[in-house]
Amino acid sequence: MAHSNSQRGVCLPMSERKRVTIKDLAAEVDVHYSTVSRVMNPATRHLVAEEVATRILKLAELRGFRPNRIAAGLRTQRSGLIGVVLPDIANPVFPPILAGIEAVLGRHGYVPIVVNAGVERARQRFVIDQLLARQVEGLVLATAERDDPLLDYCFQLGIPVVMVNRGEHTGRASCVVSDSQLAMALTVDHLVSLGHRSIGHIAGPASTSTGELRREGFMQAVKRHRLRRGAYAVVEAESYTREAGRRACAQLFEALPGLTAIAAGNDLVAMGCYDFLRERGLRCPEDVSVVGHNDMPFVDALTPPLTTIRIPVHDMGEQAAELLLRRIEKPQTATVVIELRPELVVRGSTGAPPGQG
Amino acid sequence: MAHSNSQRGVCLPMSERKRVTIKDLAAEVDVHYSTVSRVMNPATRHLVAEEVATRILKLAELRGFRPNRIAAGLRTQRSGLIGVVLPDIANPVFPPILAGIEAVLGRHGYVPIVVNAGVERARQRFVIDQLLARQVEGLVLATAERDDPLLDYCFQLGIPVVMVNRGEHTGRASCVVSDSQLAMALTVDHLVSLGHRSIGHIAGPASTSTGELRREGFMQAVKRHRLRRGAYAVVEAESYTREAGRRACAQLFEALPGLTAIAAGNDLVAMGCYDFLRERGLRCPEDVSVVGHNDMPFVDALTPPLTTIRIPVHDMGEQAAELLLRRIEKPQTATVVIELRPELVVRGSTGAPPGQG
DNA sequence: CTGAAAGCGCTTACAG
DNA sequence: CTGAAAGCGCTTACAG
Repeated sequence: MAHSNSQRGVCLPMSERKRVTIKDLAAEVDVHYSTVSRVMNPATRHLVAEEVATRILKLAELRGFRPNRIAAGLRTQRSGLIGVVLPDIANPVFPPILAGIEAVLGRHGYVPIVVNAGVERARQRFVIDQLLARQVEGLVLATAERDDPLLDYCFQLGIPVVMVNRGEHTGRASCVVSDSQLAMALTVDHLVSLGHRSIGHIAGPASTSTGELRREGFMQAVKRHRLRRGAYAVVEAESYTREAGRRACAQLFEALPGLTAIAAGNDLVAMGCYDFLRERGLRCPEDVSVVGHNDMPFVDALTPPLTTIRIPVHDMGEQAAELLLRRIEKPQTATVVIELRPELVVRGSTGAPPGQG
Repeated sequence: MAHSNSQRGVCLPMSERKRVTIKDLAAEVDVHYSTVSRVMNPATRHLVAEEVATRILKLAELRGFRPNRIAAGLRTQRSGLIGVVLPDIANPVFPPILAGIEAVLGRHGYVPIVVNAGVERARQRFVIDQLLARQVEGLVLATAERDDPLLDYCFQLGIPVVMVNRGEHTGRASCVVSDSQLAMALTVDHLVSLGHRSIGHIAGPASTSTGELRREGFMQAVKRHRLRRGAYAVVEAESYTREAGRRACAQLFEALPGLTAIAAGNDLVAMGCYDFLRERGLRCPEDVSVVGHNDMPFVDALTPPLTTIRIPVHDMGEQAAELLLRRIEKPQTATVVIELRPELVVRGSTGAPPGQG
């Protein structure tokens, strides 16, 4: 029954045609299949007579031969697969990072397996196990929180790991991040130069490296400018979301009633600030200036267009992939932290403080 | 030299520890490795004595054994890999689709390989070849244009394919799309009910199924409402981008000077309309109403918040993955077109036409 | 219930 | 320059 339509002589639909293998080719050219294998690999091609090689290559082309990378990988112990673990692909920061990763990987003959790991521990482990069962040669983690147990799990398993976007401080893995300290310096400098003297910061969750580092950066900048206590305040958003930003913004106004400028932990948080200001009937930037972080797509189309920090997301992906590949080649390579240079993009959400225009 | 740090007795870093295989386990429990194999597979586990099975399972746990899916796949001819081909991961429509795909795949023990195929023919073929070399069992294509040669290539190769977001009309592949006709009916009905009698449509590129179908849907809706010729117009945007939308919007005003409402091909195009209206000093929605399509993230934060069509992106991904999986199981399954139900989300960019408020 | 064997599609020393 | 063989880590008829 199952074979009712595969009688001899009937042309099978392509989907049922057997994939062609080196053995098929070898039989047809009448050489041993190891010779075919040598020809298919550019690095060993020179080992076989040119005439034979061209004959094989031509036939391979004709038959649409495609070497089975998976079989090769089994033999060579290299799958050519890299796992990319994201907390949430729908977060607009990740797609460009992923694009950067994929670009570099492709150039080196690798291919990414992308998974959404979410936030639950159990799911994260499951996903990593899936990846490992597929023999991924390394992992790019964009999920990591400070002291992330997932990281411990990876190290325990002995798989090469690099972190992107968020960092970690134990030095066990290389990280590619944007320079948060510089970013916050740019932000605060900009605000101060506009005349602001009462500035609040809505920090991201302290469990993330970005949350912590941006907060530190803010504090340093504020001290460098000798803002006195009472001229600045920091509150923490529960998460990097618009809604958490809105709530944190409310708290910030309680902590620092006279504030004229807000450095938001990221653009989503900044959007939450917009929401809050609108509710309160406060105008941006006339009453309160807002600076975001990330330069997400389309924040230039908000009203007002958001002044924010642009982080080189695509680059981050590329660098992370390169670091990982290097580490796979040479496992002894020292871990490094690559800090990429962010830049301030001034748009319409920042201006002089009220009464100073 | 290369082995200088792997002398006997020295504890190797984890990363150099050999992966444990069924043979290792078998040797330790003193059974044949085929027995271990049977135990590891839930479907054949009942074939072995319970006592033996538990002993093996326990050891596997202890040694952190993870069956090599790739080796298994080589033997069973099933890689458990699905290729997902996107035109551009950075386009906000795709991440949720991808999330939907991945969710279903994961539930069935599959894992996605995601690639950005871009728009160049050569790159697209290269990318598909890469995927095929990895023995992907099927492909989800989100790239497809009408009469896409890439599709021909896939069929020629005989690989199961399903299309998502964009469709194709030859019936060779199943498609999962949003119902464009309904979407445009909702859009035009909404506009007409607000009192608009002069409505323009900025169509997406005719080379995409969405561009063509939405245009047709617009025409049908307009005729159903018996709008006379001269009361509507259609222009085509060169691409689904903000800038192309801005240019097309300018053309639209030339084609239909008295227009009071625009049905944009998608949200990016709608943003281009916002840009154009602002340039011209026209207010939205007081002077001109605008409806988008897709309900991209954060279009609710634009000024005015964009009235648009929400398409069930996550669902589309899920359905596409399910269809593909079904087709892989039963290649003879008829191809289907699944049209998902979009809905109108009314926000601030639509209102009564001027002089009728 | 368990073992022994063949084989998935490759790569790569080892001979010749 | 080419062939023959072993083996990567599994699965699965086939015996017993």
